[in-house]
Amino acid sequence: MMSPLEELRHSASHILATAVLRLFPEAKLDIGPPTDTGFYYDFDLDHKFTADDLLKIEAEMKKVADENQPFYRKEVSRDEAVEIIKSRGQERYKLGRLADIPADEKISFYQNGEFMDLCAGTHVRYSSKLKAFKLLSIAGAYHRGDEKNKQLQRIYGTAFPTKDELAAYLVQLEQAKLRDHRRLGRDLKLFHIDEDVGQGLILWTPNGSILRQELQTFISGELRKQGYSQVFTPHIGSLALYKTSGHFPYYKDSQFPPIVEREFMDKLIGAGCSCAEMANRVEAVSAHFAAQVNARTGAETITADRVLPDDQLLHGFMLKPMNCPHHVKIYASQPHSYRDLPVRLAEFGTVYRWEQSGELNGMTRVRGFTQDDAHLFCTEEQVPGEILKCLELVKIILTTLGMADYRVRVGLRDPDSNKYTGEAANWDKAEAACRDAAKTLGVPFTEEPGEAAFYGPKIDFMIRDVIGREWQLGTVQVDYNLPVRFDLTYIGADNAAHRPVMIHRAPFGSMERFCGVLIEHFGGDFPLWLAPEQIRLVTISEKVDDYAKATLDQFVAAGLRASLDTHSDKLGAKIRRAELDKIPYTLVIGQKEAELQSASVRSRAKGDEGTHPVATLLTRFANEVATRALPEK
RNA sequence: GCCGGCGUAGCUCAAUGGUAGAGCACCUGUUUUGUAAACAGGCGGUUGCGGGUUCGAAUCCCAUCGCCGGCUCCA
Repeated sequence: MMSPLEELRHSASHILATAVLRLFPEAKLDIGPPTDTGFYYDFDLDHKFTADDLLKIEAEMKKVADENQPFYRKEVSRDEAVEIIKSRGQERYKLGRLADIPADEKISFYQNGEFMDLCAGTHVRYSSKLKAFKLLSIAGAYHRGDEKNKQLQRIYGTAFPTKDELAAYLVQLEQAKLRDHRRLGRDLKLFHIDEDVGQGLILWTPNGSILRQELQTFISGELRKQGYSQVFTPHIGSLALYKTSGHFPYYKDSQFPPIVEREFMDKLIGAGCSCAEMANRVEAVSAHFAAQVNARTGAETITADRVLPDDQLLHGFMLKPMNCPHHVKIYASQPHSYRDLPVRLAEFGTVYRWEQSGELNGMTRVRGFTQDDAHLFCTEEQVPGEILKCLELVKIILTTLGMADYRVRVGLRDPDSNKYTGEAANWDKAEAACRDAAKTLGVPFTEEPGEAAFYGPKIDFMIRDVIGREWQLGTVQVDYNLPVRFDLTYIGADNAAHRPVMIHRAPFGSMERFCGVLIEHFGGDFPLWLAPEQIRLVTISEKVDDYAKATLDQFVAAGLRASLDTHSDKLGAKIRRAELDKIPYTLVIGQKEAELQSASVRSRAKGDEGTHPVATLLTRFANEVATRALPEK
């Protein structure tokens, strides 16, 4: 059963299709369900819908609504259904949709006026229920969401029970645009993306860098408490490293192409080697290497067609698409006793991934980003406890920042797939550990089969941006694969070598995406400890410039980020500028304040708070920073 | 990558085939100001980039780059 709102929106999508068929009788229908925020319908039509068409269609929809058409349900046999679909010339997609309906389920059509659609229901009783709707956009969408299929034209719209609710939603959409991190990023000078540098590559400007630096300092403190060790690794690694890890060529489509050593490049070009040959050689490995990996994994992980003689192998580097292989090598650089475990290696590691151009989005989807990454090497028994500590870390961060609107997803194996590596028994244990840890953490979570990584289950923290798109931020992943691929060991109490388990975790996910979401979360009104400019002193007349400068020095000496506005504008103009810059505290300084060694406080949250001694303010602000207090609403 | 839309000054926008313009920002001067915009002047553009059509292109056409909304993807 649909909720009343879903029913309304679903009916709106039928009325949309009704209107489209009136205006474009040759249109072929696919499907039109309700969504969280409205509805859509997918059409196959040679004519490309324009913004103008949208207005015409919407007007036609209003007519249909005004005709007060009743919605009728009609249950039919499968043969009758085929007949109805054919008689309406809609067999292109509807017959396929009909075939999806299981044999034991009833087949129904819904009819309103001249329109009839294969549909499980349910619907409103009369089309006149549709009083408040609006068509919003046109988009391409692959039939059945498969890019191998034809791309259809999707019309999105929204509908509400009343005109007031619709109007409120549209206002909300407008307001959301004002919090968009791309807009605030420019207005508050937080970051810049430059065409000449490259798509999806973030330039952190001074203000944004303060934000990022404060977050890094914050989490670094938490990591020290939890026994992590800080490491640094380079931005590139040899191709051999990623062949061992299995990331190349398996994920080559989402990586920047390899950097091939000049010597080998010159040799190949000199020998007239073709592009295709070079590509093959970049991916190839030696027979010895293949045998080694296959022995470790106990399977034909590297197939014979990837093996070439040593002198034909190409040497080069990858821009690192993840930090794990580097961290694995740090672990492997020394022997480990079970007494040393867990080994926790942390790094703000910058990685590069070749995201499709159409997916890039401000700071939330980029091609180069810095993960607040760490890899934990532990015993099987330590896995549950370590997962829980990782989750607690994420929770501390989200709580400190007042981010409560997120969901937790436990990603499990897809029971119907065999793409996973590692033994079933380990998977069972790891999945149970993830589930238990999520329960212990005490946050609502969903278990989603098929969302695991191929190397282990994971727990993701998902959060929405201002326009409702969901992004994965923090993540904790269990990995049985890399310890095998790299033959990692530790010496157990029994004096024998054992295989450690790896946990990958990044509480923020990436600094870029996290900051993007954080900017929208606060709408640019950052808590004092994160605000790039914490305090702005504004003078009333130049007579107090000297006092203002001396006061500024006191705030700066106390470690606060303060500035002084001595422009000759009137006070109102300076206040306005400070408000637009979203400065947490504006300190007004005039003759009166200078005489009393004080400043008049205007807070972003409360407005004018009256005059206070500078000494009091220094203590107050320092305390607010130290406690990482959230902004008052 | 795919479908559609959009690129004019730092920002918001105007000019629809006939001399590229306004407000804000910025700079200079005047003003010395009490909680969200003082006044005046000035600077700023090869209209994303490259071709084409035309006597003449910001405007029409082609190509390309980028951005936006979806779709697909996301180790």
